[in-house]
Order: sequence, then C-alpha cells, then structure tokens
Amino acid sequence: MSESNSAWLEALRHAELFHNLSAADLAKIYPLARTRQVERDAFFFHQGDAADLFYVLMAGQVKLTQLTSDGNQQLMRLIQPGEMFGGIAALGNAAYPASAQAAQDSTALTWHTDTILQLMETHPRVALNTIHHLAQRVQELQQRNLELATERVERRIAHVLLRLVRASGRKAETGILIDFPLSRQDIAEMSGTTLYTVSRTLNAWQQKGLVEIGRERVLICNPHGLVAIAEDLTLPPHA
Amino acid sequence: MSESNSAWLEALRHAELFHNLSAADLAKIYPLARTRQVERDAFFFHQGDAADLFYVLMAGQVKLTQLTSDGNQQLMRLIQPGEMFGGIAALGNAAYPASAQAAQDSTALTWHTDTILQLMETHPRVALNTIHHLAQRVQELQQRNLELATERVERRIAHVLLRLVRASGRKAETGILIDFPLSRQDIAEMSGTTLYTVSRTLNAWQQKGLVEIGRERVLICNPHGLVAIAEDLTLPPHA
DNA sequence: CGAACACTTGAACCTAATCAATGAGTGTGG
DNA sequence: CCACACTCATTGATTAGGTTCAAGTGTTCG
Repeated sequence: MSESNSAWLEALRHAELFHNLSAADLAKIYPLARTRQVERDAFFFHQGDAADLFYVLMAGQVKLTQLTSDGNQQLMRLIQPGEMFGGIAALGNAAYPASAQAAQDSTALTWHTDTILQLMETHPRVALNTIHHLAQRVQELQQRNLELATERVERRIAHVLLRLVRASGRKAETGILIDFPLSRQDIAEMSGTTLYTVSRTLNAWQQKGLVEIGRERVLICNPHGLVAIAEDLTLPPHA
Repeated sequence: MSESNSAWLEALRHAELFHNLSAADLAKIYPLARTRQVERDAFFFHQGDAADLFYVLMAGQVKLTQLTSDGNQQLMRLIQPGEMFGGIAALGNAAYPASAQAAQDSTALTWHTDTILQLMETHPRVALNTIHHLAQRVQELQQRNLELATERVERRIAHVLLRLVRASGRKAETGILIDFPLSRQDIAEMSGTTLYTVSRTLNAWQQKGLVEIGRERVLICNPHGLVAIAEDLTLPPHA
C-alpha cells in the first residue's frame, strides 16, 4: 500500500484542512490518521453516535443526512474527496448530529478528535483553515435559511440545483451534469419540499428546455435560465 | 474612562472568544481594540459593507438582520453582551452578509480583522474558542434549517420562542419573560412566516394559558406546554 | 390630541402537500 | 433471456395550511 500511501499524502496537501502546511508538517500529521473504507450504501457513522473521529474523504462520495424526531429526513450535504466531515460534532458536541452514508464505495482518513485539537494548538494554520471552512459553512447555511424562510418552492429548487452544479457539476456535451446520483426524494429533502413537487417542477423545466432529466440524473442545459428563476429576474414579456 | 476601562477588561475575560486566556494576554489584546458606541435603532454596519471590523458587544442589545434581493427580511440573531458578531465576514468574506442594528443604546469593542487573524496565530486559544463558537453556530443553523424544511408553522414558532427563552429568558413572577423588544413582525421573520400568523398563533396560545402577550412582549407561562408543541408530543386525549 | 405604530381579526385565495394510481427503468434469478 | 420484483418517477384530483388583503382596534409618544 506504499503506493497509495504517498498518493494520499499528496492528496492531503490539497485538502482544505491542510492548505499551506509544510511538507514536513504533513508528513507528521499523516501517520496519525487511520484509513477507513466503506461500501456503497454503508455508513461511516450514524446520527447520535459518540463523535470521536474526524473524517477527510479521500475517494468516493458521501451523503450527510439528518433525521427529525417525527421520522422526516433532510439531506444536508454532499461530500466530495478532499472535504472534511464529522467535524462539527468532533469540535463541539459529543454526538454526531447527522448520519454519513456512502453514495459510492468510499475511503476516508480519520483522526481522533483529541489528536485534531492538539494539532490545532501546535499548528495554527490548521486552526485557521478550519475557521475559514466553518465561516463559509455558516454563511452558506444562513443563505439556505433565508431561502427556506422567504422563497417559493420553485426558486428553492433552482437554488439547490445551482448549488449542486457548483459543488459537483461536470461539463457534458449538452450542458452541466450533476455528478451525484440523486433521486427526486433527495432533491426534495434538500429543498424542503416533496418528491411530487420536485418531479412536477423538473418536468416543467424540461418542457422549457432548461434541464434534461432521467432516473437519478439531472443535466442543466441552460444554467442562465435557472439563475433567472432563482433570482426572480422577471423576464420582460416580449409584447 | 479608566474605571470602565478596567471593568471592560474584566468583562472581556468572560467573552466567549477570550475564555481561558491569561490575564497577561488579555491585557495585551484589550488595547488593540477600539470602542464603538451606537444609539438605539442605529447601525453598527450594513449588509454589504466592507467587512474590516470584528465586534464584541459590551453593553446593550443588537439585532442581526439579512435582506433578500426581493425586499424580504429575516431576523437572524440577537446579540447579548459578551457575544461576538460581524465575525463571519471578517473571517472569510469581504462584505458583511447581514446588518447589525442596535435594539438598545449599545457599546462594542472592535478589532481589525487583520489583528484578529494575527491574534489567532499567536494565541491558539483564541482560534480554538472561535472554532468552538462556529461549530455551535453551524449546529444551531442546521437545526433551524431542518425545522424550516420539515415543520409546520406553529411548531416553528414554538421553537423560536424556546430558543429565545434560552438566549434571553429572564425569570418573572408568572413565567419567563423574553427580555428583548420583539414585534410580531420580528418573530415572524425568525420563524419564516407572516406577522398575521404569529399574531393568531400567540393569541391561541394565550387562550390556552401557555403565554401572556403584549406590545413587543412575550411571557412564557408554561414552557413545558410549548415544548410539547415544539416536539409534537401528542398529548394523550383524556377520554 | 393627533399621528404613527403595533396588533387583531375576518374572508378570499392560492400554493404546495397529500392521496392514489399508474408508468418506466433496473436488477435478479430461474 | 425473459419474467418478476423492486425502486424510482409521473400525473391527476383533492384538500388544508397559511398567505394575502382589508378594515379596524388599541398604545405610545411628541
């Protein structure tokens, strides 16, 4: 495994958490991690588990979902390689506030929370990177809050798709493909609506040529048009 | 002003940002701050302003509000003495994502963002405190997100009131008073609904003896009953 | 005392949830 | 390789929860 070993060391350098760290520091930090592999649909951790590990995804894709007391679910975040997860609990709380399920066979590096906290004291860079990341998270969450509180369903769905494009968009022939297998239910959970409304909305958009949809697949053909919906740019009626 | 000078130095020790700092460090950090006073209804900063200052409230109360492109508003956070604000922008972004308006005559200490970032490098404790604070913020925001996405209005309002109780509750004769002048409109903005629905809901609750309401005033008489609504504990019908 | 502001209440309307039934795509095992 | 089961998705009908609009009632303050 020495091959993937050095490859991951290189990948770590690009992880948000370890930006601008010296090679020497990285070489010290890397051995403190353990590798954890998980198959498609299996869980890294469940909501409510004691939060003792801090994760950085190396390969695969992970869904972070939160469950309400009354059985409702929300899809909170999609994790791509290089991103950290399980951090909120590790840095503050005792238990994970969400579940992490692999959308593909996935591999992550893990550190004990104690280890991470120590690292932050000895390497201010790591702490600052974390702060930067958290500040961004807070801002994005506030944005979503505002949307959920004030916007109509259609605009919320548009915002969700645009966010997905930014996070996991992959250029394709006729547009930008969302490179993540998402059911209508998943999109509904991210937009705070039902799968029925998502289905209707996406079909309406397909009629207008904005998107092209399939089973667990969304291709954005006209991003500009979606932005217009998201930002409520009332198109001037061509009288 | 030497009197209030030392008083504030003492107050700083209790600010979340400076927990567990030595008196010596605090004595070094304090002189780097400038004092900023603002009258009731005036603004510390407006949404979109260049974010060069980092605030810690010393006296008074501050409302943080965010404006949508279509003129809608949301009341995001109520700041009490000892809390920091304006930090997200200072730590990540270039512009404040919200406006900070004084609900009472207020005084805050301010640091330049550069100064704060430097402090974090030299004093890991400050960075860790910030991380802790941000992690909590993220978690609370996720909670609110979940509520907005999945819960009915009545439960959302209940959650908002309970959160207010936790943040600014003051024991009174017949219950717990929310120690912040909030109009129905304000509560509506925090719950993602309209002032009409808030008015109706609060009146219904008053009928049931759960709360006692007045002009910009809410007194919670039966917190337990509110929790039951918030958590949807379907009371067993006394057949 | 009058004006501005916060709040209440009723009625009409509408968005989106809910319920129900059907259709399409995927995978598995005989 | 086809049939069956399963999951995902579409679509129509109905309904309810909440918004919106409109009118009117307190309260506070200059």
